[in-house]
Amino acid sequence: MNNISKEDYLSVIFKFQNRNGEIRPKAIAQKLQVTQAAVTDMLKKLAIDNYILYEKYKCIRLTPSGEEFAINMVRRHRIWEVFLQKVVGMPWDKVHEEAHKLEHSSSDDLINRLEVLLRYPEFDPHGDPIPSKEGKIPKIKKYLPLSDLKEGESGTVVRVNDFDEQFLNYLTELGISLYEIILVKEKRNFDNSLMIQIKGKQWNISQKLAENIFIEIKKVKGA
Amino acid sequence: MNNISKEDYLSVIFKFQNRNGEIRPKAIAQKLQVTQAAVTDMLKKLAIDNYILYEKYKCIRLTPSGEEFAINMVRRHRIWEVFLQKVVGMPWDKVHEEAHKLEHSSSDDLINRLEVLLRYPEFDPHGDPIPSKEGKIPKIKKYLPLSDLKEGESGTVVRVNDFDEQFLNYLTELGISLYEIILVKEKRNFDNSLMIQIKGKQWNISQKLAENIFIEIKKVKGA
DNA sequence: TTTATAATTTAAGCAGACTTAAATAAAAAA
DNA sequence: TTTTTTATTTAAGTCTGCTTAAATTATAAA
Ligand SMILES: [Mn+2]
Ligand SMILES: [Mn+2]
Ligand SMILES: [Mn+2]
Ligand SMILES: [Mn+2]
Repeated sequence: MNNISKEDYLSVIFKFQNRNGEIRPKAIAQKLQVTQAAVTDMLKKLAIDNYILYEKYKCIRLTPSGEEFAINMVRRHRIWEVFLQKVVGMPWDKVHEEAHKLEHSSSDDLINRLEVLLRYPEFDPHGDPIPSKEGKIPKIKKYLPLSDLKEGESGTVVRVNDFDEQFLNYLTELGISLYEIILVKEKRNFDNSLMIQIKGKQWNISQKLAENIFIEIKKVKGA
Repeated sequence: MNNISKEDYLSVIFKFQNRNGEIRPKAIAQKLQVTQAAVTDMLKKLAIDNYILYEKYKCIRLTPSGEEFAINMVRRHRIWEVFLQKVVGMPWDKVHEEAHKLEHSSSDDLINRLEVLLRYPEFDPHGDPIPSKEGKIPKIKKYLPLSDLKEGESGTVVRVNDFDEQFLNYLTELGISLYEIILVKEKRNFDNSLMIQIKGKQWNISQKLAENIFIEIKKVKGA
């Protein structure tokens, strides 16, 4: 297989399946910015190629070969992201888009060489795990969206969603990056907005924002 | 413009135009491994986009905008090649193919960052000059194909053709790399094959091979 | 100059990844 | 359960970059 579109469809299916357990055509369409009709079309082709199991109106599932393929794409993407941040010095809000192009245009040999150069990184700049050459995915500690924390709870940022450049840029302004500690000072019930403390400074953030930041909780004083 | 094929056509036109002064559809077709009909087709599109001047049966010429575009593609390609060799440690016979994919999938920002990382290299691993961001192409000293040297002449390898992996691999076996010195010990008239000396060792090479190695001559003893 | 060969272009058509509009099935609301 | 809304699929068609086969022009040979 030789095809950027198919690679993207499979990556998206894999990621959804992994996080939400299932995936529907509408979600794929939204993520890839195509019409739902285009998705139906491609699903049929992926089924013929034996990358997915697909019965119309029923759910979509990767076959072992589809999963292997998708994991490799995710691996490529995330290794490029680490490379772009660590070696090239690109900021974390730019690496996703760039990696999304590069992931389709490199040999496995190059990816493996980059992995060595980077000393086998386990996580990408946004905290997502990097599958090994053999397809093993590093285990992550349990985490919650920041929006689920209660007043007085605190924890470490272990992952952020990586798909919105503006969002990541804003996080940087707030001083939020991986492995920083965040404390929830206040939580307002009427809109679920939060007052958080990070590096001694306090900020008000919306629920929407908090839903895209993931925290490994440490219960602390007075919880 | 957003298109791998068009990028390749423009690169090829530029390179031919630069080396041979002119370019014909047949040569493009051979280089890109497509039919001549496909070339005619694309030439029309490139003319509409104002990248080339094209009248049928007459010669093909890049417009200023086409030239600018092509130079940028060549720049991308060659910066990737240097990167792959110097940073990733990929052998020189592998970098061309890999760079050929990457060149279509990176932002100008990434290319510029790589250039800085590599400290503004002027030549790629095969001795081809790397255009600057502004489109300036480093001047190369005059060189000749090794096949043009006469018995007793010697010189430095300053460029090799980069498009055949096997060829480059074989050069490596012979110990031929950039900046090595080659001496022509014998030249046989009937087939123009050469006996050359490099690093103290002697080898017989065909005319074909010698035509793809480029030498900056130093006239030495008894010339 | 005429004839043969080679290069180039035109014509018709295909495959992939899309689109819009219409039809159908599933899910949610009444 | 019936109705309404939403999700999904089908149908028909577009656009791009190719293909093969046939026609045309240019070049080389006689
Ligand atoms: Mn990413
Ligand atoms: Mn990421
Ligand atoms: Mn090259
Ligand atoms: Mn090169």
